[in-house]
Amino acid sequence: MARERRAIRRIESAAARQVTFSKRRRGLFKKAEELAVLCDADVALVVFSSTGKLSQFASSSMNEIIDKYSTHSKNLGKSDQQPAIDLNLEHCKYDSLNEQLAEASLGLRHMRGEELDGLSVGELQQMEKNLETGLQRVLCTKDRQFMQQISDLQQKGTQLAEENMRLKNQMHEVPTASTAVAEAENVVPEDAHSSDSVMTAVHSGSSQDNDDGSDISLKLALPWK
Amino acid sequence: MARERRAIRRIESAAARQVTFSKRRRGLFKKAEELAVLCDADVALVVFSSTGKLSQFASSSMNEIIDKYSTHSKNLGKSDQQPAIDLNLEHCKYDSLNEQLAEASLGLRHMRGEELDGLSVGELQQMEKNLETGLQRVLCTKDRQFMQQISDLQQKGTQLAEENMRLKNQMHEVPTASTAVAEAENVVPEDAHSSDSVMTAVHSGSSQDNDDGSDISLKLALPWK
DNA sequence: AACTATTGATAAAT
DNA sequence: TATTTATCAATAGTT
Repeated sequence: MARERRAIRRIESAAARQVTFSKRRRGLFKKAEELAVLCDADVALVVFSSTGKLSQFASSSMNEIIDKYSTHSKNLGKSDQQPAIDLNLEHCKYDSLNEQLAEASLGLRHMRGEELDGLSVGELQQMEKNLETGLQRVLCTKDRQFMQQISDLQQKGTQLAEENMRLKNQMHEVPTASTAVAEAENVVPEDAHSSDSVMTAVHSGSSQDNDDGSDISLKLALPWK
Repeated sequence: MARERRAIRRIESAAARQVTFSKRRRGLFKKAEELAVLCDADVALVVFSSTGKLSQFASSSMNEIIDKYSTHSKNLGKSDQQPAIDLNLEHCKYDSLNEQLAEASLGLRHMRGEELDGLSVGELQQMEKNLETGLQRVLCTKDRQFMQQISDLQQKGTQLAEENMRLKNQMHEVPTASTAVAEAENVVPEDAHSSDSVMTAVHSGSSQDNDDGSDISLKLALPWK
């Protein structure tokens, strides 16, 4: 019924199939309703698109007609009276969810630069703006986190330096070196275990501070706070 | 669709109703099948005539479609054997859908630079990379569309320039000035209507050139190349 | 049911 | 997706 006759076989192009589906589905539902009204018939029509989306029409209640059909066909009857309403509500929610998901997915693909060909220049400009905004915010957040880490490390460094100072002073007060070393060997393992994460952070952040003989006091100072 | 339009109301004459029912029912079933075949849809159609006679069509199996419908609508008891399983499946699908949607939405918000605070530096770097890729692709697509538009305009411009050349030649061949002007006034508006966008572009691009008698050809010729 | 004059549906283009 | 247009298909009334 159109510019050209179309053979009745599956339309290969997904886009064309979708367009034809929309048009013909509308037509089919209209005709179904007209038949029901004109001829006082009870009509039920259920259509699942190739993407699984449901459309339905029923001149009375879908469940009623399905019941009638089942009974008529031979089958055991059912007992439902009014699940139809709930069904429709549920169905709407489900469909809506599906639509939302499809939309969100497409949005994400667009943001990743995929499937852009159908978009207008205006839409592309909007996306460009959004992407630039997003990128700026990501960069800002990243910078902020880097700066936070640096700040944390600096703070810890300061504390360690102070601790070192204290220890150095203590060492000066105790002339015997062997005693100091013995004490240090007892203390280190305990603290290292009780603050593992701090050790890790400090380590990756500043693994290149290897000093001279103040080695011991450094190791001692590392774990705390 | 016929000698006269018929209002969509119940046909009072039982005989006429029966005739119309036969005709339209055939048409409806045909359309239902065509939709199923053309668009790879799953279609079920059940019709009870006003006399209680059943007709049915199903692109696959009627029971299968009814089941699918019931499941899709997440119904309670049907004639099914193990509705519990279907329900659970539906429930899982529903939940999964919700999860997917939540994930996609969060992804989109992240891409827009929102709710980034919980992310690690590594995640931020990945997002930065994605955003840069997406932005580049959007820019490329936009440029491509711009270039396409420019190319189209240039092509139209060339055509118009050729038309101008022809008109000029015609004017030279007709010594009488009044005749030449009359011809130009007849021809130009026609082209202006047949390519509205081009005219607009031309206008904004070169509104300040006001010449002598060669006015017309100049205005048309200027913008391109 | 078969026949047409008409209206309706829709494929393709926009 | 919505409109528009050119065609083909469905069908109302008639025979």
